[in-house]
Amino acid sequence: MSPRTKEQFQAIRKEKEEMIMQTALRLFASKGYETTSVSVIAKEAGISKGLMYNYFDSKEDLLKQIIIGNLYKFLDYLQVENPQSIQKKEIIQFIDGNLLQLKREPDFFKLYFSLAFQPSVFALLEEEIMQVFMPLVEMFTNYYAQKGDQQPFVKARFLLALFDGIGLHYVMDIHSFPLDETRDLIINLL
Amino acid sequence: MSPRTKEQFQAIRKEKEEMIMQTALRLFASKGYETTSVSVIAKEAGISKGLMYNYFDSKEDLLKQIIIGNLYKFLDYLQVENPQSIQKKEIIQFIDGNLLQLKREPDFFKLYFSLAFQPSVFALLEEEIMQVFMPLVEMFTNYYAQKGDQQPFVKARFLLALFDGIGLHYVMDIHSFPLDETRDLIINLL
Amino acid sequence: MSPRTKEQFQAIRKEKEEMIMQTALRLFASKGYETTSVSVIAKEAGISKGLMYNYFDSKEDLLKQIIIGNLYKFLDYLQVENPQSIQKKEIIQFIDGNLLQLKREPDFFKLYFSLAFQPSVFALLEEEIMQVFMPLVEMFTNYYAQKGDQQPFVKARFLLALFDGIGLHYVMDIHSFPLDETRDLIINLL
Amino acid sequence: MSPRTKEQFQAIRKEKEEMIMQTALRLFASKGYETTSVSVIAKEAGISKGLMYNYFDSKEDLLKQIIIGNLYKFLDYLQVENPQSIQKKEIIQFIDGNLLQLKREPDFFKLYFSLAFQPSVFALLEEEIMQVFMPLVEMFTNYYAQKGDQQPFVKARFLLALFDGIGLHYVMDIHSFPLDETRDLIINLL
DNA sequence: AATGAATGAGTCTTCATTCAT
DNA sequence: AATGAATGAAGACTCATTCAT
Repeated sequence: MSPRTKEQFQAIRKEKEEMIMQTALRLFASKGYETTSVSVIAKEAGISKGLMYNYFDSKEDLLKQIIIGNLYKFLDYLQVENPQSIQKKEIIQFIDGNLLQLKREPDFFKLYFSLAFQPSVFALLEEEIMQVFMPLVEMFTNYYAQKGDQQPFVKARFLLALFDGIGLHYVMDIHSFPLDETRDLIINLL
Repeated sequence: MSPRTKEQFQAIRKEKEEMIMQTALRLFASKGYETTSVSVIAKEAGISKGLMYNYFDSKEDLLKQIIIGNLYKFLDYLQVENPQSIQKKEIIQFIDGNLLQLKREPDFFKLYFSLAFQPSVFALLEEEIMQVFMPLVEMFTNYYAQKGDQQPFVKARFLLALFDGIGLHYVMDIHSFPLDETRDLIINLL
Repeated sequence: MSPRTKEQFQAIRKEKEEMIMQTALRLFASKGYETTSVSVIAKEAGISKGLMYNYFDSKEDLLKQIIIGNLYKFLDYLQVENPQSIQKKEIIQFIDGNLLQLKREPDFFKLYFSLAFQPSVFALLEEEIMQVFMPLVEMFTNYYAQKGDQQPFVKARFLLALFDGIGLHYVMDIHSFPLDETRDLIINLL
Repeated sequence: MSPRTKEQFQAIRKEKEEMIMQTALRLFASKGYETTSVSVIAKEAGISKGLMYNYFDSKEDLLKQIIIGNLYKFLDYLQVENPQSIQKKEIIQFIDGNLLQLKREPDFFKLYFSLAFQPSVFALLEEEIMQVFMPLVEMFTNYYAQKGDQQPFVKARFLLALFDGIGLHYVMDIHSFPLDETRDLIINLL
């Protein structure tokens, strides 16, 4: 057999890295970051503790990679043609996209919330989170401004707070929170 | 000399207990529950580690006492004359009260949110939290029902999710979240 | 009312001392010396921790007082008229006395064994124990010597070991060890 | 370099496990279980505290392993051809074997006795101890029964109590208890 | 004589990380 | 690339003892 090429090695590496991150994500989500040990992650991922440190500098680094790797998915549903003039249907698309995502992968949101709202962890991620959050504030502010709203920034912050509140209540009480019915109430606020 | 009376001992206990809880709340809120050590709490409270255990059975118990002691303040602002027929002004009173509370003790809300997503810890508190949450759902549902709303339960859940979302964004970004201006937007939804 | 006399005070003191010792004895016997805390002893005795130190210098001192106060009961049943020439019936009397004692207060023996055979505790008591044990060895050695036995010392040690073995098995398995039937087997060895 | 093979790892584990158990046994025997700290065990074994927990789940588990690992040696000297008809020479062999064991590893017996009377610890071991003790009672009972003894069970319990008594006195007073001379006195009782 | 708040050294245990192989 | 033995600092918690009252 011919030895594997550099590319093959890199592909394998990438794949294993992904697998470790998936495993860690699941565990962090269900048990919390502080209460999930590196040993357990390694065991669940089917590798040795030592090897984990071949892929990630530290437990903290692993966490950071997970968050950063997933954070921008929030924005994927925001397809804005002209940022200076956002259309209502673009916002609706964004909302529906994220609601869909929320229903598909509640665990990821659970993780996201659980990590973001642990102060010790939040500090690590503040910068990245802001890089996602700020543009959203700006866009919604623009949206309400062009609609002629008197307090577009307030409305924007209000709406984003509402999104998180709904996400929060949904993942905490997945079986009885009326997510679909809630959607129309959000749209009414636009 | 004669020993202190029972009353004297109780006064000492009460005072110190309160002080430890205050200290712990501040630390839990700023550093997180898991990452705040009992040693640090004791040092900040100016007492020995051992004494903490004279007042609280465990670190977990300390947390529980803090949560329980603060949780019912939510309800204190709900002064309902006739539960079967809640008045709008009673709801506004409730909202204003809680916004006040939020501004007064953001630390408690910070702790509350950070805990909500630590599954290991949340389990301890689920019962107490539900005892506060359930009556609120019921009341708001009643309120919207008597207003003739078609989906009173959905509206109630929506409003409570909004409350948490606003609380969340306020405590995470205390200096720039427009809490006061947001208040009117909430009232408009009633 | 006239103030209590010195004698009355001393009587009260003596009584309370005795009560503490009884309480501690019971706890040490059922839970072990190391695993019984001073707090628990005080609580069970109905006094404060501080007061305990008014009566006993330390936990270790309390233990010592208990053991010393009870150790000599073993010898009470040994009524020897002429130590140089012990009679068989005197030995039988001693054995029967101790068997009776064993049946009456198995808890005390349990305690005695449990304390004596914890190495850390044994060291504290070695001297006192030896002061009881040595005379017994001597007497039994004399007894067998005057009976013309070739190895009187060996026989004496053998018999004393047997006593402890029987005591041990009896208190460990109080309901099924055939103590009464065993008595005759001992007598046969004299 | 390639990692060690599974066999190499197992060899390391086996050896170190044994070494820790030996060290702990010695310390437990001389200082008692409760009064021997894990720190001291680790220091004496020349390893870190943490490593101990790589090999044993807890201090309690370490104790259990030691007891279980030694308890069955008692029975090893019982070579019975036909359990229904035990020969005197088989019993003698058993006794001699155990006396040898007693002289070889007095530490284990010391530990065994000291534990037998610590109720908190004894509970952990009761089952295992009974699994060794019960068959012995049965065998000795059978032995005396086939010899035509009127009270074979009493004789059996008497003999086993004697064994423990001798073991006890030997380990407590290792230099002056006449163990070898005692042996013949036991044999006479068969 | 009496109380129990207070201390601090010590206990068992966990865990991220390193390293020889 | 891969292993898991090994470390050591830190964690929660206990408890005999002291002391102001």
